[in-house]
Amino acid sequence: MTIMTMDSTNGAPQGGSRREATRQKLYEAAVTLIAEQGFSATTVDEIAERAGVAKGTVYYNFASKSVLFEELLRHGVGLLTASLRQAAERSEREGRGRVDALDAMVRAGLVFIDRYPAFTQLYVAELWRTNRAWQSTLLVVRQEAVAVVEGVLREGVATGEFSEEIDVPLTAAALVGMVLVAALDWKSFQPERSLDDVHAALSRLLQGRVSGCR
Amino acid sequence: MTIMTMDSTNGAPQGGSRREATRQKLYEAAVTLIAEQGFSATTVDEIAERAGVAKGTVYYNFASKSVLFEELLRHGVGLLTASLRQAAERSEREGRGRVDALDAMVRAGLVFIDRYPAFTQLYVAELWRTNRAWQSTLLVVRQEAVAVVEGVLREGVATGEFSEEIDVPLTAAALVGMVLVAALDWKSFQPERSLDDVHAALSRLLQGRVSGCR
DNA sequence: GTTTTTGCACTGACCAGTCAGTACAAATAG
DNA sequence: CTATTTGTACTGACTGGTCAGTGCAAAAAC
Repeated sequence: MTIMTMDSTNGAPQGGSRREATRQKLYEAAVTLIAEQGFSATTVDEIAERAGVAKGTVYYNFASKSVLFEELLRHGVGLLTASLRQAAERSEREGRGRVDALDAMVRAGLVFIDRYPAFTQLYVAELWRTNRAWQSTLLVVRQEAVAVVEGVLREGVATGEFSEEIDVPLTAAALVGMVLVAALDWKSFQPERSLDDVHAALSRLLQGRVSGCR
Repeated sequence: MTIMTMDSTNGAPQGGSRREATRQKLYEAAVTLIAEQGFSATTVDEIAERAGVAKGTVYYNFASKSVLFEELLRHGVGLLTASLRQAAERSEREGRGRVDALDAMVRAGLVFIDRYPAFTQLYVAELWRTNRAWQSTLLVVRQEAVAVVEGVLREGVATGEFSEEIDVPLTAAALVGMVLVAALDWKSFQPERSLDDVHAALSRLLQGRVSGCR
């Protein structure tokens, strides 16, 4: 399972492309192991073994276990926000309303989780922890993702598509949570269902077609 | 913060009430520490220290670190389901509809999380992990909680209050997720808000008053 | 010839779980 | 009433193992 494709972490040109490939293998190994067992329960030896490299290579490429993890986090959330933003923009370019944009983002979220379930698992598990080294990284990264949803909500309120009484930050968080948890449940407890199926159920909930609408 | 009150673990009479008090202290110490740091990163020494007992006492009262954790989980989720069920029943007894029952459960969920934030944090962080000893415990316990919501949804569909096209298990999971994540966000990122405030925002989302209703 | 990776032995901190022993109250015996 | 035993709850030093991170020489890779 390919976890993520590298574009650029820093301004480094290519050339050292072999290194990038090694890093990639390490990310992939780490993300599944940490998702399954948690950060502390996962050993560097395990990560190296699963990636098929020597332990020394891990430390040649990353300063420490937690630095490896932080870079993993940053990268993964980068992919998610890019995907969300793209979905919202595409919907907008096509001239649909904000409701459709929201729906497109729900779908983009599901597609992401479908492709990178381990990353999602790990993200949820670590997000609300306090007292951890990467807490600040995580906070920034969360804000970026939620901000995309907030943006669409705010625009919708401005254009009158959404009710003015909605609480933008809280509603955005709730929406993200809804998709996250529903998708994780889908993957863990009823993996046979199709993405469209899950998307349809969430759309219905989102558009208030559950409780009838008054 | 009182985490939970004991009733009976086995058929033991009272008399050994001192033991119960110690267990209680250990639960409370463990729940916050594990919520903050995760299971593996939390040491038994830390738990003992925060509880104000010697390490040996932990092992006098629990077979192992993970048994302590499992009992903690079971107890906590027991409290949550009881509270959800009670909310649904109360609403039903008062002859309100299923929409109100759902709303009452959302509120009950928020009240629970407000009272036991650490437990909720810990629960979410561990729920989707695989390959862990307490995986089965967690699964059973999750099903119990979600089942309460599913029950109300199913009744609502039967009485025609909810659309027949809703996907009961998935919608139940999404609702639970929505409340869980919104509440954790509330506690972590905007703790100054009132419960009523958060409840109102979620109610609106639940009743489709966000996207206007068509 | 420079960069990257390998393989492997090693260290030192940390930690789950153990165990011999303490404290003390309540029961039993003398 | 005093002495002894028994059971329960707890203590904290100790052990055996685990694991992040190091050091380094030699091999690939480019």
